[in-house]
Amino acid sequence: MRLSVYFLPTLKETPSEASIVSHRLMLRSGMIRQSSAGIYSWLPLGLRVLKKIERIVREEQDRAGAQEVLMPTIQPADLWRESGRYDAYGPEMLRIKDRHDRDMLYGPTNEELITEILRGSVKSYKDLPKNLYHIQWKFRDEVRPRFGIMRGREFLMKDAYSFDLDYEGAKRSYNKMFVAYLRTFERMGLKAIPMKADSGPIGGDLSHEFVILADTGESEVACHKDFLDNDWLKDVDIDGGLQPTVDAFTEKYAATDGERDAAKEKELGGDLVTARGIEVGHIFYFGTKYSEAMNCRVMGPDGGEAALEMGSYGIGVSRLVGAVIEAFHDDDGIIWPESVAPFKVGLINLKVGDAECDKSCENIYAMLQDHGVEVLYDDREERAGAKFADMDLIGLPWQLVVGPRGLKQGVVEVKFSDHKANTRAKEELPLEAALKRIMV
RNA sequence: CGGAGCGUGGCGCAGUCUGGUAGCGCACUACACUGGGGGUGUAGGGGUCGUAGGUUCAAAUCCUAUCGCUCCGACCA
Repeated sequence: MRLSVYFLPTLKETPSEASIVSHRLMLRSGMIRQSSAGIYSWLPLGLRVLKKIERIVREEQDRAGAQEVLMPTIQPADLWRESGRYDAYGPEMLRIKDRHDRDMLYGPTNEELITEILRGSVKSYKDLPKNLYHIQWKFRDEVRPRFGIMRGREFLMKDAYSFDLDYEGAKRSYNKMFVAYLRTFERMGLKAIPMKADSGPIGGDLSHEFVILADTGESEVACHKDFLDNDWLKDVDIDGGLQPTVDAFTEKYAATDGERDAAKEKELGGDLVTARGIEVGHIFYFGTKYSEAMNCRVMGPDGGEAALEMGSYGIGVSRLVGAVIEAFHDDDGIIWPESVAPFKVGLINLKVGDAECDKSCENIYAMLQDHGVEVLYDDREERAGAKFADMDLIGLPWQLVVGPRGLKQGVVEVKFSDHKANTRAKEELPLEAALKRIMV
């Protein structure tokens, strides 16, 4: 993509409405634009990141055996009356009426809808298990939206729903999602820690929030220090027995704000870590709560009818964009992990109009594209400083800087922004060597 | 929903107390100089001062209402 034609409205100054760093950087780097409180438009750069995150989530869901569907944003109120949640949900739910004066709502979640789909078409235990997910916009009319995209009213969420015949099956489904979540976040460069969460009226221990640690996180969390540098995800057989893996994660102490246990923390002593956290996912077993209420049953092997055992599994897809930025940035801008970066390489032509520079950049640009490398080529007639500042702001992993001075000496500058080390390192290399480094 | 604050050109702000017909920086346009970390100069363009009503000879400024947005708290992916 040529920057001269790309819609990338970067801001030198920070808009006054943004207080936290991810919100500031998303506005400044031209990723999003606010429409109204907690509701945003996604501009080209931001949308690219959103799509990358969405793709990772999708791939890991598919890998774990979940199947993608797409349910509507607008749902009929009657469905929610069946489960009793139409009245229970409160003003967070956006209620609307259609032209026939029918009660509708903009879905804040989809348990009712998915249960209705299943009850009409799943009749036998032989049809189980099933896990269906979709990635869809949700709306929750938060009293006080804040933190930009991290806590908007409209947000993109992956929600999966598992259906099993019995508790053992439900637990297997739960474990699959548990491991899939660890993988999903890891691929985004994030260290997500599964923390014991409120399991509601159902009880039990099958409810975990996945929290990433970031200094600017929204709440205080605590966990065993082993979580910070574990490697337990290796060699997991997702179709085989996941219980040992899940046990390895869940036997160590980790708790969100409301679930913390002072006695256990005291016991841990120096092994205890407290930090700020951002919740990016939540998995939850809730048994037959909806299947009973909505009459979603199958015939079991014993000839008796049973309500399905269900669980739901959410990932805040749009929130993750902000969470990644909270985790990876410096004073100059964002530092994207390559897996979610909007482009892999930023190519800077320091002197547009200079025959050598232009030729060299055009060659590099074409070559990278031929190799399937996503490259953003700054071919604008801007000052060098402006180009550097913009590139650092949008935070691509690799920058390739081509200028007349370097070309005379047969070198270009490679700048690697390392999200793990939180550094941006520059190095002058011959072009061939530079390309080699970038393309490995 | 309780508490606080803010709406003035695309962005950041001053002007409001003490009423006199709108200003600064950045960005934008043109030209020149410049050219490896947001450069300099000259000349320009752009604003019903959130909206509605009121007071007044005169309102960004005073009064009333209303809408929007932000921050702190309680609540949530």
